[in-house]
Parts: sequence; structure tokens; C-alpha cells
Amino acid sequence: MGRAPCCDKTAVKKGPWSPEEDAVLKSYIEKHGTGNNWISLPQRIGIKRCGKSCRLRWLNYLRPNLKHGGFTDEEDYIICSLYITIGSRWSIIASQLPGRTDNDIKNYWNTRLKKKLLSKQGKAFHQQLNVKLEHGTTLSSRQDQIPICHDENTKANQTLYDQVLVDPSTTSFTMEEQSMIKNPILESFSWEPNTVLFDIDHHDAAPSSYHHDSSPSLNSMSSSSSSTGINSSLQMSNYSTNQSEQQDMFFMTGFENLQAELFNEIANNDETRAIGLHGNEMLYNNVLDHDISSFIDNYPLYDNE
DNA sequence: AACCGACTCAACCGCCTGCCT
DNA sequence: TAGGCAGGCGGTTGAGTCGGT
Repeated sequence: MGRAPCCDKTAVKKGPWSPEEDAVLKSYIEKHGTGNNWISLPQRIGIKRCGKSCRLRWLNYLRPNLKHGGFTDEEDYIICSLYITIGSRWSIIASQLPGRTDNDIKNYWNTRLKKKLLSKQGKAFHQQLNVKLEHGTTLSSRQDQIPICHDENTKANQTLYDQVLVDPSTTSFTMEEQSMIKNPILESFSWEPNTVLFDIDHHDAAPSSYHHDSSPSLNSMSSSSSSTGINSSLQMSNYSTNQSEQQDMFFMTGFENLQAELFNEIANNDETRAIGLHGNEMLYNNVLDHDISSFIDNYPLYDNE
């Protein structure tokens, strides 16, 4: 049995808002505020809408100083960079883009930005698959190999950034495949190796991507913020002051997020299936998961203490 | 001009979290 | 401390629009 609905679904209007409804809601909130109770607000103002629907309409469309469409290159960069760092935390990403809503950013990412990036990566990946076919190998032929470089001497001299490109003899991805995933990230987002991204206030010592139950939040960009709410060379704070570790986290989380998306796309692509993956997307995704989880297990960057 | 598939984005759904009693 | 409730959030849907044939 599910939870009780927040309102009587049969008694409320659904679908697009009329200009009259917009006017009533906007006028009331501008004069009286929400009264800290969205659920009762529709009754107070006399419209047949669910309170949640009112809240969404206000936040995503009616409230002042909202921008719609026309994302700038700088906003693209911020969205992509934040997505790589923290994933689909749209409300946090939106908090760094004044005038943008989480819904807008989510739509923009899902319909445009992601495609732009994935098409870039996909092209490179297809090229590589063709090369592999010419040489008589396929990706799936290496499915049982254990990833991760185990050479302790090598490991000691590498940052995680380098380790993301691990020894092909011990990983299920070739160096070229790994580069093709990582490099477009750098090209697409104008990443400069010495640039440190984002002011993230972590409640614990570890990046959230390694411990999914933690809940980092972005600072409000107070002292170091530019007018857009984000600085081009922001400092990562609290859990680490070591720049190579910061880069490590950036690449590991970005690598994880985008690898997962890329390979899902590729695994579901008929053309790719036809030339090498034999429709075995589950197998391929399992290899990917194994790569990443083994990698994280073998190279913990931060102590939980 | 009509059809159709792709794309966009506003809106909804349902789960999770935190506050209040 | 537990339960109920509202707010907040991310994922998903579907109507409207656009562009190609």
C-alpha cells in the first residue's frame, strides 16, 4: 500500500496552467508569500490545483528573475563540470546558476548537453571498435580479465588521474579506449589540469561518489564568487588541500559518471551491437561496474576517519 | 498540404528527508 | 521516540512544436 496522496487527485485540475491561474498565484504570493504551507495555498487563493503543483509552477515559472533557454557557454561549462563532479544533483547545480531552475537544467542536460558529449565520445569509440575489428579482436573477448594495475611501485608514483588510465594488461579497457572516454571530457569542458573546480562543503572526509550515503552541498559561493555565482578557479575545500587528490576526485567521479552513461548508450546502440558487442549489454555493463568498484576498492583516496 | 518521427520542456509522480507534535 | 505530514527532489511522461519527406 502506497502513501496517501497529498490532495484529492480527482478534485484538482491537471495539465498546463492558464494565464488566469498564473496571475492569481503570482499576485497572491507576491503580496502574502506562501505562508509556509503549499498544501493549503490553493484553497486560500481559490484555485483547483494541488499544492505541489502550485509550488512547482511558482518555482519553475512564475517567480521573479528567472531565465529561460539561451544557456551561455559559461553556463554549459558550469553544468557539465558540476555534473561530472557531483552527478545529477540538479538542485545543487541550479543553486550555482542564478535564474535557472533545477528543472530547466535537467531538461537542458538530458536533451542537449549530454547528447553533445556522448556523440563526441561515441564517434571516437566507434572508430576504435572498427580498428579492433580490423585486428580481429573485440571488447567482449576480454570480459574475464581483472582490471586495475597491481604494481605497487608504479602506483606509488601515480596520481589517480594517471591511474585512471591503467595498464591494459590488467584492465578490460585498452589505453586507447580509456583515453577516448577521458579526453573528450577535457576537450568539451576546457579543463585545464591545474584548475581546481568548485567550492564543495563536505560533511565528511570523503567525496560523495565513493560513499553514496553522504550528502555534500555546495557553498553559497560567498567570498570568492564572481557575478555568475561561480569562480573560474574555485578552490576545493575542507576534505583535501592536495591538488593532485582534487584532480583525482574530479577525474574519478567524472570518469565513473560518464563511462556509465556512455556505455549504456553504446550498449543500446544497434550499430555498436552489430559490430562487436553481440547485444550483451548486461555483461558489458557488469564489466564496467567491476572495473570501477575494483578500482575504488584498490585505491582508496580518503580515510573515513 | 499532409504525414510522421524527433525533439523540447512543462508538469506530474512517487520516494526521501526533516520537522513538528 | 514514533508517526504523520509537507517540502524537496530526481526521474519520467506526454502534449505541443518543428523539420524532413
